[in-house]
Amino acid sequence: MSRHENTPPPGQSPPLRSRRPTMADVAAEVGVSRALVSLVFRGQPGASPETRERVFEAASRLGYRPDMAARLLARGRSKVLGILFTARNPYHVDLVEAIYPAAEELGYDIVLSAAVPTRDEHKAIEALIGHRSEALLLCGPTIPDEDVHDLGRRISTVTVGRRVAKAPVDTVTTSDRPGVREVVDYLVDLGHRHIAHVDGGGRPGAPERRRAYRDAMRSHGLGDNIRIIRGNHTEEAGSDAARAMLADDRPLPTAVFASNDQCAIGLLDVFTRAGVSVPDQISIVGYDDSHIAGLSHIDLTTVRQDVPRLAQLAVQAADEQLRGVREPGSYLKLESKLVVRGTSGPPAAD
Amino acid sequence: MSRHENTPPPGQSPPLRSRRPTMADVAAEVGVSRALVSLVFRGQPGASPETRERVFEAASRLGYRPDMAARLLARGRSKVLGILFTARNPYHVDLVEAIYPAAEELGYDIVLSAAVPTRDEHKAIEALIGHRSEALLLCGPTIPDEDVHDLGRRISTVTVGRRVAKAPVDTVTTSDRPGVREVVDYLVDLGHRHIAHVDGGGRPGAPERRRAYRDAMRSHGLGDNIRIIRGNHTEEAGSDAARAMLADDRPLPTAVFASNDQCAIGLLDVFTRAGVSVPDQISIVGYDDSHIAGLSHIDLTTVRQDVPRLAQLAVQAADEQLRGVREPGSYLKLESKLVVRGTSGPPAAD
DNA sequence: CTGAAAGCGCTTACAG
DNA sequence: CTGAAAGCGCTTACAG
Repeated sequence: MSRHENTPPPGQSPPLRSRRPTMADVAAEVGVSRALVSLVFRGQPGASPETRERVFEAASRLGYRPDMAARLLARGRSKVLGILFTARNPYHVDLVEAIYPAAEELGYDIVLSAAVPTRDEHKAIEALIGHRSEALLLCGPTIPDEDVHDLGRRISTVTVGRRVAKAPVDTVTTSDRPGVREVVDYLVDLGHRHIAHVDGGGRPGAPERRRAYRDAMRSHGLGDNIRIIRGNHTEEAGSDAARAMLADDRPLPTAVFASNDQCAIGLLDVFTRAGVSVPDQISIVGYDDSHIAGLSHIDLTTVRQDVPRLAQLAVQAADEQLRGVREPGSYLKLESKLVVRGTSGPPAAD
Repeated sequence: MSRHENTPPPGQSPPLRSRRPTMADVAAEVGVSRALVSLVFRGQPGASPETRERVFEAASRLGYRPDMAARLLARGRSKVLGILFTARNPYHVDLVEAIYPAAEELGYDIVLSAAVPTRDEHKAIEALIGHRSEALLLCGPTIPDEDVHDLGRRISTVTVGRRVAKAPVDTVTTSDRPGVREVVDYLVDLGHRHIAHVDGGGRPGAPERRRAYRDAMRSHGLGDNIRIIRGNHTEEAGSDAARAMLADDRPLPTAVFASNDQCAIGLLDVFTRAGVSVPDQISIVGYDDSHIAGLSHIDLTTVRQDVPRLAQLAVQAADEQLRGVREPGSYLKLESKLVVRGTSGPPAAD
């Protein structure tokens, strides 16, 4: 197996890239049964503390790691959660970071699959299933509704931030409406009247935020000032929107609410470089409070989604589906919270 | 297994979340042997085109996916490459994106493991080994040299962008010296004399780039103008450095070379917001040409690493180690290329 | 605690 | 192409 197999090890142990040690090797080393080693590694009762210690010691000396493929195959439940995320999306990265501890808490392993430009969500999902995921956690998936439906029929599935009505999947998300309302209220309180929105097109959450923006503007009697610029959830969309506003005949709005943080950062950059001072001449508000929003030089006012809690609820929902305690289809909405930072302030007096 | 097992399926096939179909189910459906199905799924010769077609058709109808755990266990070689990367690093994300096709080319599967704040590189690496990785591809790992050494003794390992002398691992990276030299030459040609460097501390590549900066400055007779600000590979480090320079008694340099793109972006943001115009008052140059550098609103002058080629060579090196065609320890250095964009220009005439 | 056994879903090699 | 068999490295259940 190893190219070094016929080269005698140079006196140390473990030998250089020797055959991967198995449970049997550890058992032999300690002088116990394989079953006992298995039990120790699974943290089951039945072994004395001293034996446990000796098993772990021998294992680390031999460089033994339980073989997941064998473990997964042998045990009835794989206890693997497959996570789909978009590698370039900082908010997804935050979710992934939060899912690790949440999954560990309930005894699940995690398998990641990244959707990247050359590898679409379908391929990424199939890879997760191939790796024995018992349930799928999809971070803001963009596959069509009917595919979410089919997936839910096939495997326990939880979507984060994307709701597909009547699909047999659980959904955890953040209530868009109150968060957006809070943004608009806040800006109006500061004195803004011309508040534009760069939307997220058809991305998860975007239609809801767009509608909520419209309604909030109307409720303040600002229906005539509604201004929606088509966008998506990338920095590029934000910068395009900013350039479009700068080129527009109409005066700039005094505030722009972006559909997510990345889009907001694109806006921020283009305005700042064009000499439009933020927040003095224009306020910018994002959505997500992903880790980049809080960086000191970005310092973006944004709507915080409770990522640790979303992650925890998503894992919990998957676990409940797997344990069969209820039918899939639950829909959990968390509260958001406006985080005021340096990119927003009162409009310039004119 | 499934909570729906005793609920009769509502007339469709496949039944709702039924037992995961196995190769035997597909074989039975088509009326062939399991061995034949196995053969078809592995793309081996020995089945007629019509049979292949029928197998695939039945498989997709049943929702069958080969079980990786079983496959990995059964075949002598797992043909799995484990990738360690830092989820928050855009350059790492680029590498991951490039590794997928490179691995597929040579018939390898990919398992990802993200180093995140709550899950260090050691844990991430152990997870990769547990998932049967035959070889490890480590993107800019920050674990100590001796750990890289030990890892190389234990399993075929390739580091990308990080060289550990004498460790039994292959390394693919970009030559730092010529790239840095090109940056300094370019800036000096533009007329810059006060070129500062925000370094990457001890991060992979950083010491080399720092030395190369020093040497390049000296070779232009600008040894007295060497100015190094301690940093790392994050936006935060760049913004801290920019604030430090703004607060400094000395005049601002006319150009800053950052240790990577993220750091450059931090610099860019703080200078721009402080009203220091880029590139009119200060030029900024990054390193990596990660996907964010090319975003229209960032438009960062930077040193391009040939990511697709790095990925390809890394996968190739892993494959060579696994096939035993040579001893580990190879060290491949690629050429870089200066990409001039909008953040650099001649210094202000004064 | 041990020890023998079955089984997870594949791959592989082989005789036909 | 088939069919029977062995084996990958575990887990699980069981008799002792």
